Amino acid sequence: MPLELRVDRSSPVPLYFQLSQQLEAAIERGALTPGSLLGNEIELAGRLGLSRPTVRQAIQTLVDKGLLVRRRGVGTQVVHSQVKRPLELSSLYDDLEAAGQRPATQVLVNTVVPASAEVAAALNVAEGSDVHRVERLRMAHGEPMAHLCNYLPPGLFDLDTGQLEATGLYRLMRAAGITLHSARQSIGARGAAPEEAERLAEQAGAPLLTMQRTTFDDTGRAVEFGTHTYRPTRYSFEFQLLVRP
Amino acid sequence: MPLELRVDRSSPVPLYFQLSQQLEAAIERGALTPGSLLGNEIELAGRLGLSRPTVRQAIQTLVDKGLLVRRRGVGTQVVHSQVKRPLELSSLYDDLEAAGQRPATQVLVNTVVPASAEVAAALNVAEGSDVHRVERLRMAHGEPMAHLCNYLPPGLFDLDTGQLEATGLYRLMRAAGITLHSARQSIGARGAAPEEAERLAEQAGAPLLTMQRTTFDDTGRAVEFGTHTYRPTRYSFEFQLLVRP
DNA sequence: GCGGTCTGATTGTCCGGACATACACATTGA
DNA sequence: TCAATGTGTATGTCCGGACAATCAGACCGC
Repeated sequence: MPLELRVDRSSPVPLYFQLSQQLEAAIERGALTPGSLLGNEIELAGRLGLSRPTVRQAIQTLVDKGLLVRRRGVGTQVVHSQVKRPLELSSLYDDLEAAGQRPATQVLVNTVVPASAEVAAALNVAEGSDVHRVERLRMAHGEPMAHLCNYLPPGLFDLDTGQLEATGLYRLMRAAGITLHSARQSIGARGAAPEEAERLAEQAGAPLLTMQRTTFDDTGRAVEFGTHTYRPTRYSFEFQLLVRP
Repeated sequence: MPLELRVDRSSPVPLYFQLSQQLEAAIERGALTPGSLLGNEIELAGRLGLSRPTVRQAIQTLVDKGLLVRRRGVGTQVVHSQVKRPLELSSLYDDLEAAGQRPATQVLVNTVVPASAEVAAALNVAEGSDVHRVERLRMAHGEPMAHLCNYLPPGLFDLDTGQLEATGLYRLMRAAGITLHSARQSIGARGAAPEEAERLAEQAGAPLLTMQRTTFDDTGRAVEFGTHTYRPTRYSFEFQLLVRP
């Protein structure tokens, strides 16, 4: 029983996308077991009434995701288990929500300030020009988890304090029509300064996890620069790195 | 002067790859300035004597890398500066070498042990079955930088202590014909236990950066599981995350 | 002046075909 | 027995064409 696949030619969603989604779903639910061959592309195309390039395009996206492996002369097979879907550019808010933690946010600062040299360099704006500054305390279960300090270029969208407390920065950006593309991150650790310690209900000198991040949209524009500190007993970074071929 | 591009049809390297490399080089050296249009695909194909699908394939790889942006009805333009090339799955050894630090490695342990439950789960082998265990101390400028404890499934390749001291684990894997695909990482921080502190020439309770990683090859097989601790004053993680569309 | 509409340009999707290349396996030869 | 050779099969590369969807800007009517 060679797996039921169908495409809807009247749908506006591209055929290759329909196919790749169905294949991904089949893998996800175990209908395609790890190691099993997918059947050759020509036959698959014929069965679906598609052309080979279209089938190849569908397969390629899953290969990029690491769900399939192609081997010349052998065929395309489902990857040998393990590898889960690569994590997206993580949003602390989404992470917490996914973990069922019901995050709460307290906006400490939401204002416009002149850009320091560091911020100006990160956002690629003139030093001293206006940038938004947002400082937040993120909590879960009533306990502080992280201190987030972000800078954004002006005119991107309006930063409403109420919205900032209700959701995450990334969601607001996406809602404003910004397509996030990538982020450059730096993760380190250091002992908490007295001021930091108090904010996060830790002792001075306690280990803190630090993250600096610049996020870019799909035009290569820097849309956010942030310096974050996390309580390592409450949070750690989980993500998946892909090797670029 | 619309940029000099040429492909060599007698070369065994694929045409789309030749083209994408030339375009990338042109962007890298500034011959294609950020924001500039690339010229439409049909005309470009005609100028190079290639077909449009081939040109598209070349462009697509650069779009995936974040160097180009396509906009329907407008054209393809070079991304608006900033975004550098995404970092590869980082190898501490390569990182250090790239930074001109001339890393040194001291192999503390190189043996075969029965897999603990945690290791067995990570490597997807039976609990209690044989796995390699490698423990290393990595130093730069005579100072310890990180303590690396790795587990590898048996029979992958032979772990020579001498080679382990001369280069990094990833390089050995690649040399053994293993194609790395992705890695799942978890980065956190904690205070150093007395034993750890002594190993890394830190004080007990000093902040340490910790990383756990499972690396997969292109068939989805787990090829390495490691628990590392770093001195945060000497090292931090830098990488680029891509948003999966 | 202002807003909607038409038009041209460009990428997005899809097709059908052709040949090259690499791998697994069976066959053959020493 | 073992290595070299052949063979089939699958993916890899490339072509030429067709039509659709979308964007920017010019055009037109109010």
